[in-house]
Amino acid sequence: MKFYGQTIEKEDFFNLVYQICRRIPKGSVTSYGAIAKALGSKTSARMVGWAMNASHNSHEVPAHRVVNRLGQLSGKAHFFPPCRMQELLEKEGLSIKNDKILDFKNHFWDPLLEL
DNA sequence: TTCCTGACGCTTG
DNA sequence: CCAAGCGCCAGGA
Repeated sequence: MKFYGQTIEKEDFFNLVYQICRRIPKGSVTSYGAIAKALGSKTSARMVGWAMNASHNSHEVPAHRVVNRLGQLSGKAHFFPPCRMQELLEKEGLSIKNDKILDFKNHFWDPLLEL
């Protein structure tokens, strides 16, 4: 596949995403877009979601700490059971209401700050 | 090949 | 953070 102007294996792309996910501090969250931006901002946030899809098998990634730009648990349906995502986040000290993280901006972690 | 579908996000109104 | 529209890019039918 092509990424940022050059051809790479898609597994390499996945690994870049997973690498960032594993850096998310416990109790913090980030967004698909923020990760995409950290990867060079040339790729759309959809690709990050795509990578998360593949992460649920054979990869240890805290996917529950990745939400959309509004702090909504847009990917909860892909957990088993679906309520699992919310439970994991609440266990890390976050508050969720209507599939949305309360005080999202205050718990947001930007991957770019770690570069 | 074309058309549709997303764990998305920015800009406008 | 109301909603419609557009851009994004890989996969599947």
